[in-house]
Amino acid sequence: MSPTIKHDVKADFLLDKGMELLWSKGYNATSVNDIVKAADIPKGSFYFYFESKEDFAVKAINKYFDQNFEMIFNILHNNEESSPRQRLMNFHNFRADVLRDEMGYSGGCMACNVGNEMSEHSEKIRNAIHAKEIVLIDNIAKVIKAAQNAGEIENSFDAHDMASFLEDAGKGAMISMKETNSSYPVENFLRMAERLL
Amino acid sequence: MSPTIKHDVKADFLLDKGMELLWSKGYNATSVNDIVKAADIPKGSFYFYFESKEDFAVKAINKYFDQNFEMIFNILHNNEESSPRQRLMNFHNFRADVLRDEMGYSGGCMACNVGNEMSEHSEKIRNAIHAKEIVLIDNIAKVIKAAQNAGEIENSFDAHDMASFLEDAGKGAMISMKETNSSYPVENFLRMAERLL
DNA sequence: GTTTGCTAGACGAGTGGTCATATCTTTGCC
DNA sequence: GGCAAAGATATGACCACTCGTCTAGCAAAC
Repeated sequence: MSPTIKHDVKADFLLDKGMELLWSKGYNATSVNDIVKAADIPKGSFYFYFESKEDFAVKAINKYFDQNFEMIFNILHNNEESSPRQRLMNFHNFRADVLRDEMGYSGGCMACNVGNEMSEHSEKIRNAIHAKEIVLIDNIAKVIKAAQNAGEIENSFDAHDMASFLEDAGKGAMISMKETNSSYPVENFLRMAERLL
Repeated sequence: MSPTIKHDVKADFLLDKGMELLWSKGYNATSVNDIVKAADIPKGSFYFYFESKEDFAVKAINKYFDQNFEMIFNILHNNEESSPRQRLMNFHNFRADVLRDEMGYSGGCMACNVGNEMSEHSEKIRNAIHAKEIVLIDNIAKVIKAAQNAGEIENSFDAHDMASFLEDAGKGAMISMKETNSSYPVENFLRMAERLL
């Protein structure tokens, strides 16, 4: 049952190619045909590497998070260089930069897009996103807690609540970014987050 | 060219039926077949009432906003009964109640859902949503400004920025609500909004 | 008898998914 | 080394079905 290395490498390649499509077009508007065309493989091969389109999406979501987590956790937990509060700011700025650079403020976050579209209709996709977001929020909350302990930000609110709230505000900003076709929501979020923390 | 009254009434009926589908399933996952089945009309008739599926979505979005605006503006601008700050709270609580009652915290906001899915791919849909949201934000900002002038909330921030930020946070909370399948994000948003204002 | 409101059914393109077959790669045996 | 058997991977025609859209024509109203 265990896949060969070659199998995994090619599956990974397909995930890379398909992730872009999933990101910009969403789940339903991305067809298996689109993916195999983008990766330049025959249609039949897709089902050799993935059980179904849904299975593909779940694996793309996991890969998406894992890729980002590496950078993000590095910024969040780099204790030597900056204070907890500064690390939180760096984290938010980093994500804003990614939004700007990667898609020119037009793509948003892949997991948000797919999550919003599919959460109601695919438990597998919902669970994949949910599990990763719990990890993310926990990590942010830890740094907020550290900033509170260090006396850098007020500690009258619960760190987990604040982390969740800010993440939600960021998600909403990305929707508005797409709806207004401008970077204002993201910039506004950064300003407000700085005030709040 | 001008449609008859009967025509408009039936078109409105189709919008009602189709809006529910658009709301819960999204744009791409809702087929014209689904809509005509839900409304129990022949398929061919759909294109007698609407130019296209996209046209249908735009009209559904306008109807969705117009329906909500009536209640919302009433709450926001009811000067006699409560102070500006209290009206803002009432507004947020009202919307949280709607989220709970209408879909049991599982549906979110129709315009958010469709907007997030389609903004990149349909200018008509994007514009329809954007135009209505400008009106909404302006109205919220007015009440925030009034609360600032009344000395109810601090006035160090721009009212429009705060209105946008809170709306975005609310949108994000609705995505998380769907992803986590719980009401926590909405409740957390209400708590945080109360602190911020 | 002409206009109007309405609809059945077909259109071509596309959907996710399957499968028989073909071609590689690895393995084990002589 | 030579070679066959076994397994892994590649391929595209094909399935049944759905998609959004359109046109030809029916039935009732004027």
